[in-house]
Amino acid sequence: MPPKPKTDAERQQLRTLIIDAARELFVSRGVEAVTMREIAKRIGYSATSIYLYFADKEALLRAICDTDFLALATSLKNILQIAHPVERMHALGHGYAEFALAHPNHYRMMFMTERTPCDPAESSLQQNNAEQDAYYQLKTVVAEVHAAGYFRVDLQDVDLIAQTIWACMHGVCSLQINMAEDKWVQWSDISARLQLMQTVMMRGLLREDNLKDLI
Amino acid sequence: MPPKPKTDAERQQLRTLIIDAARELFVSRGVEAVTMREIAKRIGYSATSIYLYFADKEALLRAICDTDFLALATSLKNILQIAHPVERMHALGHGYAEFALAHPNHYRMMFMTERTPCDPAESSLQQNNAEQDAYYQLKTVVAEVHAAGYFRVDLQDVDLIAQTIWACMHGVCSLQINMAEDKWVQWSDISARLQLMQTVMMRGLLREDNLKDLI
DNA sequence: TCCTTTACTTAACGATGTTAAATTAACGTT
DNA sequence: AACGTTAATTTAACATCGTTAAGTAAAGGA
Repeated sequence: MPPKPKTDAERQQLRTLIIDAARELFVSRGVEAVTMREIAKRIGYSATSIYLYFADKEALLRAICDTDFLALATSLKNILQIAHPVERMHALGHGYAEFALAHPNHYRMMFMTERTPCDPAESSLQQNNAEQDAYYQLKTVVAEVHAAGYFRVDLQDVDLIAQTIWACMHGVCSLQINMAEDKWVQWSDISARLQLMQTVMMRGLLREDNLKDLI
Repeated sequence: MPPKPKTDAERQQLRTLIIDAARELFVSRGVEAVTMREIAKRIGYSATSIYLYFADKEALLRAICDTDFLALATSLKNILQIAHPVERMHALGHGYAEFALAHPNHYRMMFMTERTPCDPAESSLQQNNAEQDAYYQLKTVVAEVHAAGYFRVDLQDVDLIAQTIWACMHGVCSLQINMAEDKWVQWSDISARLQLMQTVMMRGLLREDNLKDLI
């Protein structure tokens, strides 16, 4: 039934209806395996209707990722209230991995799928907003640990440190998501791999005299 | 021109002709973007001929990955002759990253693309062969470093250590390959990220009294 | 000479992302 | 109150994809 006028709010509502249906399908069966027709059927519209709200499948994926980036930042928000900066940094890594492993297909969409690079100018999220930008959360915590003098003296580049921490956690999570079923490798428990990575990372980054108290 | 008899050698030759053509295309434009018809045209056959040599696109991809896994192991082979085990381990990480960043699309195919898990029984490569199995190379070196007593005393599980080292290097490389163009993050130089990761990793894994000599 | 087998090609199928052409209903104007 | 305009949606259609079925041509054996 195609009637006529649609307020901005109604348009937005249908937009998020599409996003939610698409995410659910993408997440349960992978982006490539899900068809536009299927997404549409799920919400009782025809496939072409989706193109009235998103330019193409890629744009839809982008919009979904945006809401997932927000979900990640939201799920990490509480951790930022931990008092001790080093503990905070440790917990942030743990929370990140928890999100990745609890939502592997979200994570795959966000960080492992080839897609046109994300431009902050076109995103619905605010960069450098502690409520919305998980990378900013990490960078902030790293800066605080640095300011409190916990890092080894030769570590001074906050961005570089943050990106290395990210790479540590991403390495464990993405290998787990993509290769855990691979029979070539006799995988250790994922929790043991995560814990060792955190230990190695902390030992590698922090001054020795802090370590015994903190880990 | 469809004549008749084809020796085993000739069949094998055409097989590798397909593999080479497919790899070149996959690597230059990504697996999903390349069509079977295009691969076939490249070698002057019709698309359906490929199916006489490979069950489907996935099987072709698998065969390509096999030869790339061999290429990785081969490119790391010389490193194993470095005398000092810790240096050897360090160089292996560096060589791994060098391979990943020199052949990003190979690397993506091998370790970042969703595919049915690799079963050693069906692979053309020999598991636990130092000439063919890069993971075995890593595990061996880790075992040697462990045997020589360089690891911190609480690190005793060789597989777990090897998988953590792999995750460290994979984290840097895969983030670089998938996210380097992303404008959300102000990326540091990849060489700086790699070097810091190696330093953090070594400091995190090795006993303190070895560090000053080795890094 | 003919018939089988082999290597390959052409035709065709169902499905996909996407676009162009209807269709349907509400609104503003007269 | 009738009507044309416009917006929301659908149906048809296109080009292309991976893949399968059906055909074709040539070499070898009888």
